[in-house]
Amino acid sequence: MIPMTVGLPTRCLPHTLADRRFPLNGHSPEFVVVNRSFVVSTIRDVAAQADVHPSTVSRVFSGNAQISEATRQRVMVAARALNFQPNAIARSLSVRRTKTIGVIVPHVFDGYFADSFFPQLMAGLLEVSYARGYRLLVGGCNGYQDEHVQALDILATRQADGIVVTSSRLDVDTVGELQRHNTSLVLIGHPPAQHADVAWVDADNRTATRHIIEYLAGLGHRRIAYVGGDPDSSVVKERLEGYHNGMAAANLAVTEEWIDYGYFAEDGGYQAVERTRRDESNAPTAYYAANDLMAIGILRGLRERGIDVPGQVSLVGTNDSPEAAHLTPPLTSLRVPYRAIAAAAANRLIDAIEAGRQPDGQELLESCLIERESVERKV
Amino acid sequence: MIPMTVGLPTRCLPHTLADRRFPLNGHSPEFVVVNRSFVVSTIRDVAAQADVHPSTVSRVFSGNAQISEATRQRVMVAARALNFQPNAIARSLSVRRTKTIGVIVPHVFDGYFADSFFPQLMAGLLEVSYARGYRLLVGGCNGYQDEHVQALDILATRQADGIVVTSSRLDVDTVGELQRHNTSLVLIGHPPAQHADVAWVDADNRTATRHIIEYLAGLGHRRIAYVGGDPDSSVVKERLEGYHNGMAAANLAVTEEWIDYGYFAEDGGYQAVERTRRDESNAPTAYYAANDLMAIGILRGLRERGIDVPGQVSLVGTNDSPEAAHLTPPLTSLRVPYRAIAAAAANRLIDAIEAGRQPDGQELLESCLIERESVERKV
DNA sequence: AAGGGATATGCAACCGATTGCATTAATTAT
DNA sequence: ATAATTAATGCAATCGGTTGCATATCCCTT
Repeated sequence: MIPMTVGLPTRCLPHTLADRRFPLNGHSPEFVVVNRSFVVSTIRDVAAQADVHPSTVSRVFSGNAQISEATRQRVMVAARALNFQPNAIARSLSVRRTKTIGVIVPHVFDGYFADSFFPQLMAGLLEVSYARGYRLLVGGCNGYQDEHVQALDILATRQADGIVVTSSRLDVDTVGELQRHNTSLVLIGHPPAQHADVAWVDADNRTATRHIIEYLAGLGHRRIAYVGGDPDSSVVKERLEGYHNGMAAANLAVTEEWIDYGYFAEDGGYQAVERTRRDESNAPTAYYAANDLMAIGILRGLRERGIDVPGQVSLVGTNDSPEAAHLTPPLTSLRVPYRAIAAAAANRLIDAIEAGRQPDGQELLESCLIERESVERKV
Repeated sequence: MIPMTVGLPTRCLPHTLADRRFPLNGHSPEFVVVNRSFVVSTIRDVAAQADVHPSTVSRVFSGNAQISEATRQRVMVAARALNFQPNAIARSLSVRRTKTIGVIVPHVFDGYFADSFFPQLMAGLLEVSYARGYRLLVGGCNGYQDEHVQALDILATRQADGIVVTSSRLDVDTVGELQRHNTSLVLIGHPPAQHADVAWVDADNRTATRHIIEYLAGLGHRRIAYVGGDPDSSVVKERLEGYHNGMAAANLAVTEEWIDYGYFAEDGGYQAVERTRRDESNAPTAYYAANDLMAIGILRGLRERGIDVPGQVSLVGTNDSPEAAHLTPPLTSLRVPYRAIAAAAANRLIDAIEAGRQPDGQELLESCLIERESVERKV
């Protein structure tokens, strides 16, 4: 693996530097050398130069047509001489295909970029787009409502051939709105029940969560807490179901106090500890957190109470974020295959686009547990 | 919004229409019932419905023209009835602007997504693109060579109005190639010397590194090691210069053994410890690492040797990655404002695009040191 | 040598908007 | 009331490719 040259990580607040800029003295535009620049020429220029009809040039460049070797050569020579590049926009207008797939990113949610979800998503999308000759049109959005406004806009204005949408808030009917417009979309995540027919791919959150509960139960834990994120999101609901299933399968009773929501934030996890341990004599001996950030908060809460992890209480996080391996103790975490999910979604979408039909079908991908040192058998 | 269900002269979705092109008068003769789905209509359909000329409809939608309130209303009503959305591709072809800026992402380098550089970059780019009404066209690339092939393609085929490029490998002349094509580009990172006039924005790596060395020297450290990434990358060279400057400013002698390269990898950091501590009596009492991953490796190497951080040796990382805060001890790290850099680059690019000139000017942004617990005064 | 089927190109009508210029209608000035 | 403006539209030529159909060549057969 080759390390990146540019790629130095970090986060820094936009405003930090916004006020301190150091303009260096650049050259003014007058110094720009124009004669070294390329002119843009059209298919007709080339045609004239090669003494053929524009349509012939078009055929030479679009490949799939019978062109005599002689003309092909003549056209290519002319094209090279004029530095011709076919205009993709014009082509798109004509063939009604852009070779582009759209994605909407809720860029205003800060956590969106902090998490490893976004990079993985992009990686998966990009991987297959690139391989299949597509590009990504990425648009921002400033909220759940705006998400489908933007998505719709991209599609309605024909800027992309299809779109993958990631949001699955149950209170905003993005999917319904989109479907009504008869557009090519595939969803990352589960759709709300009324749109079960939309194409989607997701992690099997329910099963994965159930397995974790069973795993903890198998280690002797009987009081297991569930700390979810935003209770309105479908992921969190699925996981909760899995939790209940797992508890039931292990024959364990569930107490209301053990179910809590940390809204995916570190502090949420911290507070969850407080709420779940009012009665220390009946407090959980294991926690499952729906992301690692909350797990970190839980860890802190536990530590403050002098509770040892994993000695006294076990802890499982989700997403296997970069920090998980470096915590004390190293955090056991559920790795969700976001990259593979995104890749599958892109493939599904492009398949449909190229077949000239609506995307369909559903796909569930398995997560896997990365075992580290935050879990221990309950004696 | 009521879905049109009956009796519209229809042009349907692209693929539906693909098999029946070239209707005689521009309208399909038959009437089709498209259940629940929206029909896509053109400016001419709206014009016909509202009994005005297509150009009038165009003017209504592009805003900046004198249209009587009466006609505007009529057009809007017709447009709504036909669910008209202007086709962005057609518009782009006509006005020669796509409202899109391109980015090329070397998606094959795994580390690219692991790092927080990429999300920060996207966040910054997206933030300003969104605010200014642009979208991002993201293309993959599978290597340094391919990067400018892709970039060039996006620009040459007019799919974007400009592009931001991130690579700054000194051995691949991306910038030169791009400049020769007279394209709108702004670089994130320093350009190689021969292209000093290209527009760019970057962190002031040299100064930041110098400050860190001075800071360590100020704490009494006299033997300070520099662990860089890929020696071929410009970032690393700048930092090295900063290191030398800092050492000189603090009146400290530099020993060859204290300068090492870990290629941005954890293991590279680990090995650097080995190489820099052959002679323990003259070994560094402080390390500066060009990313946190290497700092983690250094930490491990030191620990294996029974050397306490920060008790015996101090350590500063770079990028303030998510894991930095959670290490033991929490890592003091240089936070580089990638998000702000990307935002500045996007602004610079869009400014130029909208002014109809080439981007120019340069900008250096300050990094800031996040002090945690891996540094201590040398007694 | 004439007929027949392939091949290669040309023709021109699209794709769906934009916009300079001309024309008509509405206002204002004289 | 008429001339002079100005505001509101229509006209038609773009933007730069694509592609169904027609035509012209070519190569074989018989």
